[in-house]
Order: sequence, then structure tokens, then C-alpha cells
Amino acid sequence: MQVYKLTQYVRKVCNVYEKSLPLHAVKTHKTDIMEYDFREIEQRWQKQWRDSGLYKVDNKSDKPKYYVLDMFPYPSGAGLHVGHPLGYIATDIYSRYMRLCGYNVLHPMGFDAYGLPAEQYAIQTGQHPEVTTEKNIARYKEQLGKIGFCYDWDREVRTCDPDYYKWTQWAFRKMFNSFYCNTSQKAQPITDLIRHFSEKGSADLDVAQSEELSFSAAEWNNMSEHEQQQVLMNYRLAYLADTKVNWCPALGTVLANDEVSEGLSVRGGHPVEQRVMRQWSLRVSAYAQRLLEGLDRIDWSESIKDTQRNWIGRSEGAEMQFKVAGKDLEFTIFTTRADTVFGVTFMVLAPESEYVSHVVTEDHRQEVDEYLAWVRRRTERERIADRKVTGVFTGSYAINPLTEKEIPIYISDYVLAGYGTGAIMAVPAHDSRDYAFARHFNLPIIPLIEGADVSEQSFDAKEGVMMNSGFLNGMQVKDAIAAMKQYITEHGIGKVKVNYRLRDAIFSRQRYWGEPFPVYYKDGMPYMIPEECLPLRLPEVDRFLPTETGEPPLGNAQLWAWDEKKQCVVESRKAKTENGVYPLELCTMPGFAGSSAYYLRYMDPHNDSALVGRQANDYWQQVDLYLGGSEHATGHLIYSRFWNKFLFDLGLVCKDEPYAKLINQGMIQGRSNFVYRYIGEGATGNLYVSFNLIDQPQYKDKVQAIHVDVNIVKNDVLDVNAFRNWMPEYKNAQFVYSDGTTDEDNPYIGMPSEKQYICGWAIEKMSKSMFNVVNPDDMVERYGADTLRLYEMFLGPLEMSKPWDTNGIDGVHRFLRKLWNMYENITEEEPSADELRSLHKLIKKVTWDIEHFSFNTSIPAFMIAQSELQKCSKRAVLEPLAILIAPYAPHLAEEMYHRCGHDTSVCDAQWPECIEAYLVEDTQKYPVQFNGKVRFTIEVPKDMSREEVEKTVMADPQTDKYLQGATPKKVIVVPGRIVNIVI
RNA sequence: GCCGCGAUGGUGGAAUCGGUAGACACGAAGGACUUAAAAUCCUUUGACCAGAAAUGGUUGUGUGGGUUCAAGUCCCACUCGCGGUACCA
Repeated sequence: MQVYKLTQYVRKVCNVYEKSLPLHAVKTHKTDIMEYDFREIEQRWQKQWRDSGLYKVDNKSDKPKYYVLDMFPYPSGAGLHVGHPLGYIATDIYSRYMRLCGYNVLHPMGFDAYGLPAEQYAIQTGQHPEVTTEKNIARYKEQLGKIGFCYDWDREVRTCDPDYYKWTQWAFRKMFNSFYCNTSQKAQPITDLIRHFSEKGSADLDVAQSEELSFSAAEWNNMSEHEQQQVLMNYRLAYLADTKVNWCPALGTVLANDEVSEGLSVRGGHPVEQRVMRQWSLRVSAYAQRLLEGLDRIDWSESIKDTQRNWIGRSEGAEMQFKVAGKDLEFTIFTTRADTVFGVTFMVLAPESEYVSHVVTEDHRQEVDEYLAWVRRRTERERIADRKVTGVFTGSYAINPLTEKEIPIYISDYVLAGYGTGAIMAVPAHDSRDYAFARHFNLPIIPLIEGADVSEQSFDAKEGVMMNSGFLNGMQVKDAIAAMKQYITEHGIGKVKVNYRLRDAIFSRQRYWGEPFPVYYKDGMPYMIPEECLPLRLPEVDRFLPTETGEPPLGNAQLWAWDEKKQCVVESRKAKTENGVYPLELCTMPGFAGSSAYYLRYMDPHNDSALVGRQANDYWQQVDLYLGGSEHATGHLIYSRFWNKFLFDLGLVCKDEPYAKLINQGMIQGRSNFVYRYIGEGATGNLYVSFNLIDQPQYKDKVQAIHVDVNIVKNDVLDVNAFRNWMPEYKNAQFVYSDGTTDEDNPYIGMPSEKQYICGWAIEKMSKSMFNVVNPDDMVERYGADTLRLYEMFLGPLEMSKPWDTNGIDGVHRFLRKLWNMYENITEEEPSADELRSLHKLIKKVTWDIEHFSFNTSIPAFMIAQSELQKCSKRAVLEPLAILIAPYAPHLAEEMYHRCGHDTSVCDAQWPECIEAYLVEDTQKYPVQFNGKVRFTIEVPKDMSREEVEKTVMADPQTDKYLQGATPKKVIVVPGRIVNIVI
């Protein structure tokens, strides 16, 4: 008895062990059918493709071009999980399909290799970020390589490669030397502006600028070089300015708006505070209107276009001047509700507004200073979390230009310095924020729209008939806005103005691992390193932390000064001692610098005289299909469009939009599993209750859910031994199994028994901390790349988020094996009509699916065709079938195609054409409905007329049964579809 | 709050033009093969009701209305979930 149980135990342990082995390794040998040895097949073909350069792409071809791009991955230390390749598989399918359709397809891959995580890791471990980055990239490439993508690796780019960042620096230099002309609506060389200044000063100028300056030509010409440079900074597209920035103390750097979410850094979740610092910025706002208009001409999802429209935030309104009572001072506000001027009962300035110091009266100074200090102390996060009304009276009054009444001027942080003019006219009756403020400070609220009840809340809608508004009374809101705009323009009180929410991008990072700026400082004034000296290489530092004096990490570099004469980098200390040697910029560029134009570099990756050669750019034009996550909507996808438009203005690229079509893939979520630790009375912390029991009275609310590694759970059944071995704290775990028995009822502790421990589950983000990460390598190892590719697509629609559950993968693996078995003995027989119908049905379906990016629906179509053609071994069917599946399962397809007698790659075959004639069936099935309910179906000849179908149905004996003697009111026959009899 | 997306069996999902809802796959149950297990194959599988069975019926796509001969699909109102964004004047 004992002996028997022991052998049984040994066997079961072996089985558990075998489960983790590749399928083919445990398969018994079968002699009747050939084995699907996916490992051998995949490795052989991957080598063959590599050796033959099958995926090398040429910039010259008679074929039409097609450019497919995946979003630039950041090579993280964690490697890829199964969610990452989803989009890459989709684009790979599309690329292979387009190649089969006769296109010259560019499908490159590279790495966004600069970034915070590698540097944080360097700070912690002292390892150079270059070393870890190199290692991570190698790992990524290995993982990607196993999945069988058709990337042309000769075109790989890395943002941290000097040959690459040379062009990032080069573009920055160009931006520095450009300004944006509003009249021509494009970037122009700064030399044009200098000429204008020397001829006309600031007159007749309509350009993008930080602030409005006014000077004559004479004044300009009398300025020192230093002063002129200072003025020019107001117009450059890459400019240095004191800006209110998001400072993240934990990361020791400034972050862009899109890198901050709810007051925390997106990377790492550290608190962020506001600070004023001298930073490089890119004048993205100059392009706001073009970025907005461009959206109408590109094929992107409506949701991402909407996100960008909101981010750009165009609003049409008016700027108006308000005089300050008793002072020779007026200030400007921006409003979209010019119609509400008669209801303005107070004014509000942003705490940072430059007007503040001018309007504060002596007796209010202390109170105001205290308030300003308090506002400054608050972090961004506190401000968002705590929305209570705060503010302070300045002691001054403004004069309403229409009512001539005096109204108090307040300061409050609900008015933002960075938007409009940093000052507003408050209309409490029709703006909820002004309303809350007015209520708090007991300020008057004057309703301006008939029927609006403002006793409880403001009436914010832009509709209704005006009242209490002088000459506007009786007008509709829309008309009143127009009328008021005209009035203020004519009376010189203000002007019509369009405002954008989009702000300039802060471009400096106080970090090491990024592109160095090609900039040195002469008397604090920045100068560009000559173009021919690029790239300016990232120097070595001995530590990656800020210097003792608080300078960025590059301050630690020994070799980091510019010798203007020798035109080279020299020892940092010489900047203090030698003439003609100047300090170099210590900040580096942000993450989006290197990813803004990478798609252009892929077109011509080895060109050392241009970012992209004219010919290469003319050939590839722009990205035809871009696929990636929607999280880049307000970051990369705006910057990249901006960067491209700038290069377009300079005549360096031929298209003003980089990505013609954009698809956002959904996220692959994790499916987490849980065990339930008993924490009730007498708990030892060692007892785990099966999921199906946790609602029973003795366990209810007495268990604690704990994440368990999904890799030791199958179909929600826990491998209890693997669990005990998983972590030391679970070594002595005891279980209450699904049938209520415990380990004590099962004397052989440690023996896998029939008793099952059922785990709970939840759909969560795929992450290490949830123990739900599934690795693509493991999937390739166990099932093969082709199975993984198919299963990733099979999971659901590309654009939708969906959970990963490894359990379903067996189904597609079985399908591939069955498909493979059809190719054993291929014959030259003529296919039957049925076989041709199955094949051409499939051709039609798969072609439609790929063209509509509906990859998930193709897999069932293949499965159905496989089962219909199970017995077919005819080359005339099997060969096109191999081509059809080639985009999805390239290794297997290659093998099958060669078995059909070819010695060239299936990649260069021709996509089969659907011949409609084969699809035609001679009969047609009609579901017959009575009052919309299907009762039976009839089968009639295909070409039967509507009348005859009706006659046939009415003559059918089953019809009498459902009519029950009644006469039909109406019989609807939809040819080829349905019959509905209305009684 | 605002904007966008979504909701279909135990699970992932299908239904592409308003025309047989639940294809395909997983899971589950039962069976065959096997000393045994794995693998493989076969059958059943939305729910409910009737029947020994064949089968027949009712109900059913987040909720409530509507349009239509016919609605998962179109219209109106709402609920919940996910993502983005937030004093943007």
C-alpha cells in the first residue's frame, strides 16, 4: 500500500515537472504523422532569414513604398512581457501582408535609450547607464528576435548613439537659429529677423514671442551684442528663459507638463513642485494653430485627435483693458465671454502676475505677502487635492469700462499665470469658479441672462437672452459676444484674440543620461557649437548625482568646457582660467528630444551628412501606419508633429505631418491570482482557504487575499507544492481545499492530491508587484513564436484592452499542429468545388481582416478552413493556404511553402486573389420568421425570385403550423437573407 | 466636472450593410484509448420550462423607453466600468 502510494506520488511529481517542459519534449513518439517541431522549424528559419538578409530594405525600388512603424520602445531592465509585442505583431502582420501584395515595406525597430530609469539605477549601483542600457537592449533584441519579426535590423537606431544624437543636437541648433513668423505661418531663419530689426526695429512684426517688445531700428543698432542676443531670445524657437517649471526634488530634475500627472512624476510617482528656473524651452505654442489644423488631415482615431485638441485648447475671445482707479495703470484680461462685461463685479490676478506689486496698497501689503508666500509653499499636488476658495484683496479697485463702476481687485490661485494674461474679469453669475469666490467673499452676483437662477449656482451655459447688460439686452448670447467684441474694438478698450492652452515645452533636464546641448556660455549668454563640430559627446562623470553646489551631474565632468579657438572640448577647469574657453551647458535634453524625429532617421540611418537624405525622404515620404499606445497623445505625438513641421518649414522634409495613419493598440492587462490567508480566530498565518469557500460563515471576512505568482497556477488551480517552494514564508503553508478538507485529512503532505486549491482572480495591470507577469520567452519556449503570435491576435480586437490568460493558448497551438499535419503528403490532384470554396472564402475573409486591422477574426477563419480542408492534401489548395497564414505564422508558413516545392521565401510570394465564382453556392438558405421569430429554415435554388421564395414558403407544410389558420398581413422576403411573415 | 472608449454565456470574444445572437477558443461535465497519467479523439455546454427521447417552448446582448416587419447593431434618457484631462477665464 505504502509502496504503491509512493510510486504514484513519484509519477505525479514527474507530471507536475513535465508540465513546465516544452510540449514537444514530453510528447510520445508518433510514427504515423510528422511531428510539429516548432523549435527546430523556428530556429532554422530565423537563422536562414538572418543569413540571407531577407528583411533588408532598399531605398530604391520599382515597387510602391509602404512605411510601417512601431512606437520606439524604452529598453527597461525588466525586459518584455507579453503585452509589449502585441503591437509589434500587428504591424509585422501588416508589413508582411503589404510585402506579399507587392509593396516595398519599411518596418524598422530601434531604441529610445536615454531615460530616467537607467540613470536612477546608475545612482543606486554605480553602474554606468550606458552599460545597463546596452545590456537591456541586447535582451530586448534577443526577445524580439525570437518572435520572428521582419525588422530590417541594419536600420536600427539608438537615441544614445552619438551618430544619432548628432541630429538631435543639429535640430536643436536649427531651432535656436529660427523664429516663427505668424504672417507666413512658418519658421524662418533668425537672420531674417535681425535684418528686420536693423531696418524697422520691432515695428510691423507679427511673430511668435515670449513677450511683446517695442524698440526702434536705431535702438536695435545701438544695442551691444549681449543686449541684442538677449532680445533675440524672446523670439528663438529654442530659447532660454526663466520659467515656472515642474521641479521634482526626488529625481533632481525639471519635468514637462506631460511628464507630470496629478502633481506626481509619471516616472516614479514622486511629488512635483513649482519653481522658477532658467531653462531651455521649445516654442511649441507657435505651432498651436497648425498642430490643430493638421489633425483634420490625418487618419488618426477620433479619441486621440480629441485629446490633442483639448491639450492645444484653442479658445476665441477678447483681450480687454481695465483701468485701476486712482492710478495711472491699466491691465489686460482675457475672456471668452465678452458679453458678460456688465456682470463683472470684481477682478482677480494670478499670484505670480506682474501686476500684483503695482496694485497692492500699503495697508494690504502684509496680508498679500503672506498669501503669496503661502501659495508659493504649496506643492502642485496640494493645490489639486485641496480645492477650497482662497484669495486676498489688494486694496485697489478697477473700473468696469462699460458700467464705469469701481470693482475690487483680488489675488487668488484659481487664476493661472500661464494662461491668457494671468488676470481675469470675474462674472460670478455665469462662471462657477467666480461664483464660488464671490460667495466666499460676499461679492455681488448679477445675473445677465433671462430666467437664469443664480441663487444656488452659476449659470455657465452660453445660451439665453441677455438682460442687465445695457445695449446687449434682448440679444442671444452668441450675438451679444459678437456685438461686444465689435464695441470694444471700436472704442479701443480691447481686441479680439485667440488663446491656446498649449504651452512651450521645457527642454532642460538636470540629469546625466540624455543628449548634451551643443551650447556654451559666454558671459552667461548661450552660443551654439558650430554644426561641423557635432556631435558634442556626452562626457564621462565620476558620479551621476548633482554636484555639491547643486549643479546638474555634468558639473562633475572633468572634460566639459569649450575652446572657441580650437573648436573642441577641453578640461572644465580651463573655463575659469583661460581666455577663449567657456563652460558648456550642464543640462541635458529630455526624453522626447530623441524620439521626435526618429522615424526620419530610419529612412536613411547611415547618412552622415544629413538627418535624412533628400532622395530617401522623397521616396519614403512619411510613416503610412504608426502603431502605439494612446498614452503618448499629449507628449511624443505632439512634440513629434511639432518637430516635423519645423523641419518641413526649413524645407528639409517633404511632408508636414509625420504619421499619416495612427492606430492605438489596447493594453494587455494582467490576470492576477490570489490565495486567501486565514486571519480569523486561532490563525497561525499559515492556513490558506480555497476561493470557493471564502464566503462561508466560518471564513467570511476572515481571510486576506494575497497575490500569488500566476506561473504556479493553472486554470485557477494552485500547484500547492510550487507554492510552498515559491517563497520561504509559504514553506509550511496548509490548505483548506475546495471540498473543505485540509492537509491533515491528506496524510501525505506534499503530495499533489485530487484535492484542489482554487485561486481567486482579478484583472489588473501587468506588473511585477502583482505577480501576474507573463514572459514572451517562456511562451516561445513552450509553444513557439507562431503560436504566441497567433494567440496574441486571437485575444481580441487590437485597439481594445484585454487580459492575458495563458490558458487559452493551447487552442491555437493545437490548430497549428493540425494545420501542419495537412502538409505531409502533398499531391497534385485538382481540388474539388467545395475545397476551392473553403479556400476562397478564407482568402476573402483574411484579406478583409488585415486591411481593416481586424487580426483577431482571422484566426477563427483559419481554424474553420483547416477543419473543412482537414482531408485535403492538394498543392493547389495548400500552397495559397501557406501564403495566407504567412503574415501570422511566418516560420510555419515558410516551412509549409517549401514543402509545396518552393525554394524561395514565402515572403516574396504573391498574395492569393479571391475568385468570387468559387464562392457561389447553388442553393440559398432562408430563415423563416413569424413576427420576427425564427421558426425554421428552408433551402431553395440560389437564383429563385422573391415571388417564388414567398410561394415556396407559403406552400411549406411547416408554415401552416405557425400560421394556425390566420392569414398573413404581410410577407417580407429579403433576397439572399431572410423571410419574415407578419401575422 | 469635462472629453473619449466600453458593457454580449463560467472566461476571451464573434456577429464587418438593421436580417438565424453566442462563431472560434478556453474552461467545465461525460465518454473512448491507457496498468496509470499526459497527450489525442468523441459528445454535451447561455438560462429556464416540458418531455423517456427525438424535440418543442419561454427568455436572453448593462437599465428604461422609442423607431422598425425585424434592433447586440439606429434614436432618446440613465447606470456602471476603463482611459485621458482638470481651476484654461
